[in-house]
Amino acid sequence: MTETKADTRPDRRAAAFARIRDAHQTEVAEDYVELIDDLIAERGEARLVDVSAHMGVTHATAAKIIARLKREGLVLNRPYRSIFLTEDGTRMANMARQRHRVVFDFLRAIGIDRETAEADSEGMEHHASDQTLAAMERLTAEILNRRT
Amino acid sequence: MTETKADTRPDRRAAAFARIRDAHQTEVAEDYVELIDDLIAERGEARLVDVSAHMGVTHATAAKIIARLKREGLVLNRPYRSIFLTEDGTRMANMARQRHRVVFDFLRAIGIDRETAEADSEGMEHHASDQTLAAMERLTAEILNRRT
DNA sequence: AAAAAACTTTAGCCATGGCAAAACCTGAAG
DNA sequence: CTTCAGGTTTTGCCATGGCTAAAGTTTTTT
Ligand SMILES: [Mn+2]
Ligand SMILES: [Mn+2]
Ligand SMILES: [Mn+2]
Ligand SMILES: [Mn+2]
Repeated sequence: MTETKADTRPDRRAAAFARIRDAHQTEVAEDYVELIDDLIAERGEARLVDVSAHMGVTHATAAKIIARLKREGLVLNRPYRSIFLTEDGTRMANMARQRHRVVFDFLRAIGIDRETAEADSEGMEHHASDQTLAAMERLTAEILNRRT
Repeated sequence: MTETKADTRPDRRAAAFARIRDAHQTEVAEDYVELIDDLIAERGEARLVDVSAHMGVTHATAAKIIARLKREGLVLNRPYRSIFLTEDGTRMANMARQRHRVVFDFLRAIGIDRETAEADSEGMEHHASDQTLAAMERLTAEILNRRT
């Protein structure tokens, strides 16, 4: 006995992968609410057709995803009308946008071109911990300052 | 007429999202072949039971994924025997490992702690373009040098 | 007010990656 | 040479996010 629970180490790696599967769960939601929020800001309302165009999927796919978001309390919408965010949805959109910006600005600061930075940040944003985001912010400021 | 193809811009964003959906397609394959390669190096063979433990999923899930990889020509295995990589699988493992290292080393260089760097790099590696990887390598070297 | 266009909903299909449970081999111990 | 413990395979189930195609509404044009 005592045993030190010898082999109960599911491996540190397993934990990392679990986190990633988790991130993938929320990733789609984050990108959609962020886009919906943008559309509302830019053109007053978010229509399904615009959401699907911006995400690059068919309207059927977007509809299904929005149904999920509604079920999860992130968006609201009445049939055939445009899409709104709940409080929770708005909160998520703002957090997502901020993280997105941090990563994007960082990539730009280290010399990545606009297009590539847009593509890379869209994916990386969901996998950067708070610690990493903070480091990126610090570095971005540092680099921009050095260019007096 | 002429029309400037006014609204045919599916939006640059759509392209970024398409790339991410693409990355998610290959992501699982990359992580599995990398792990299988590691296991073979470390302990001579890769058993299903170890793969599933390290990935933190049930053996049933791992079996299904390995079946997919086999179908796609990345791994080989005879029933009830251990798992091998094909040439293609080995190639993919090596490229994945290298990208992984670049991202991990970079995170460590900017001061992220080991555990967090492991978790973050496991996700970010799949979304960093060659351009970004190059910049990370450059920055890593620079930072390490400055610490004369 | 009718007709046409545009948009949304719904249905049905597929692939992937989760899980639990059962059936099936293999290799060590006995 | 049996037994049985530990791996492996297989079977079903579920959720998500893709797609096409068909139906239903709303909005715009004529
Ligand atoms: Mn985003
Ligand atoms: Mn994103
Ligand atoms: Mn990896
Ligand atoms: Mn990974």
